[in-house]
Amino acid sequence: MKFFDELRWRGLVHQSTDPALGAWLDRQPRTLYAGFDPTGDSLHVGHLMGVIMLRRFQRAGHRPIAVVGGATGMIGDPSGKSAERNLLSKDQLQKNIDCMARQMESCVDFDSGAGAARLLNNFDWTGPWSYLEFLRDIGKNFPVNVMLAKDSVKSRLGRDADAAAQSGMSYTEFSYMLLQAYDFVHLYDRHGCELQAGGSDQWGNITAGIDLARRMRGVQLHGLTWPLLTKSDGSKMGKTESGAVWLSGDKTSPYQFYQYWINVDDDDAGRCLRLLTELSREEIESLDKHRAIEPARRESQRRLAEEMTRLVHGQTGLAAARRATDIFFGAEISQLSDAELGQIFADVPSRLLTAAALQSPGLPIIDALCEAGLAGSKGEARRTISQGGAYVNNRRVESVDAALTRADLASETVVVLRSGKKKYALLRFT
RNA sequence: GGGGAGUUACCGAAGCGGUCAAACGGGACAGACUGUAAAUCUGUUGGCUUAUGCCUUCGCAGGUUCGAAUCCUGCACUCCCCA
Repeated sequence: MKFFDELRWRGLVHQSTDPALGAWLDRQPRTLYAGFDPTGDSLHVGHLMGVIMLRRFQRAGHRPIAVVGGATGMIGDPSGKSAERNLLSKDQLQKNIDCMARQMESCVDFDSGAGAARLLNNFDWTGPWSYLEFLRDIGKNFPVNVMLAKDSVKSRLGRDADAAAQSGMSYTEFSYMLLQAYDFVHLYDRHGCELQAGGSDQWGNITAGIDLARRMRGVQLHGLTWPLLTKSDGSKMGKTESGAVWLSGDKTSPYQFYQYWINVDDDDAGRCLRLLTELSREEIESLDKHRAIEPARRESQRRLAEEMTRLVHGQTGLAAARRATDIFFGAEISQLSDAELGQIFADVPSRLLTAAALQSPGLPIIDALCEAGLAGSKGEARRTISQGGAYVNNRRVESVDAALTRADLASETVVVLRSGKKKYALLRFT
């Protein structure tokens, strides 16, 4: 299958400027770019589509440029936003950009030779402009009626029938599209970039860039958008009760990341496999078939979680996530090291006690559960145990009178307690 | 300003002198089942050295009584109706 046909098959092409884009891409290696908003100090699942898209193009022999919006991030893109954005400080932006760049390196190759990707910061070419020069050279090319017709502007000005949420917008945000449009022209001039890709909410900004290039340089550039990554119920992918799913292992551990994908709804699994993984068409269609027949095996989710975790956290991250999964879901814990346990239970609360507590007759299990915060009172601890809901190192506690001793240590200093199916706590004895 | 109703455990809501640690429903927690889903079913749901035991709790403070969530007085707050 040709590269662009594959993108289509995967559902990655939402809109494109030219029906013959496929042939144009086949003819020779092209340079393309996608932009990333440095709003946080880590990428999250919402950014993943863009990063993976660049990766796909790179693997197909094209040359991707990742542009982080050091300049545009200072303004705030109104696209897809219902309210005026808070502006970030320059220092914060720089920090965010550094962190995001590091994460992209696991997906896109920035190093090797001719096909190496580039990472650019649009502040470098936007910063030096003076306001007057920018208005004369760039602003002159933008008819206001065209700007007003963009969805991102229209929806905020609420001229539409249902003016429920007309929050208005500042002149600053209104000007945003000029900056992004100029990015495209600059990248064409300096790097021969002829294609801009982005999420479907970027269409207006992309076409603004294409228009500007035609006026200023007389060239026809190209645009491509991918669909927003949403769930079958319409909500955004990548959100949990506790917030966004981050690519940074510090914010979202590999285990949590893996679990997010494992828990994707059956209805969303097929789309995720297509949009986000590099599995072949045969493989994905075979997974579809199995999912229809035996949804309970959740092979699709397993494959999805593996692919995504390996991509973001590497082979070792995936191994750690799998090991943690085994243990979290009941494998008996023994003969591990403190270091291993610490990694697996990184997100679990722990409590420090003195080793003397383990001397015979030992620490009553009831007290241990209270200390660990798994029970609010001794009565509650007693209840949990008698109902069979208490576990030491994933082995069910049989008796209310049980006590912890040295023999219960799962590693050098740690005992793993659990109440119910998934609620864990650690006790460290030092 | 006048009249009325109310304040009970995590929430809603019964109880109106002893049998009340307080019905019932929801939630929560545990167990079974299951696909790490949904639904369902079972159990638990003030604390304590588990005890036919003690302690603390029915807006707050006093009082009546052998005995009060229940009766009386005062205070605080909430709601409704009339001006």
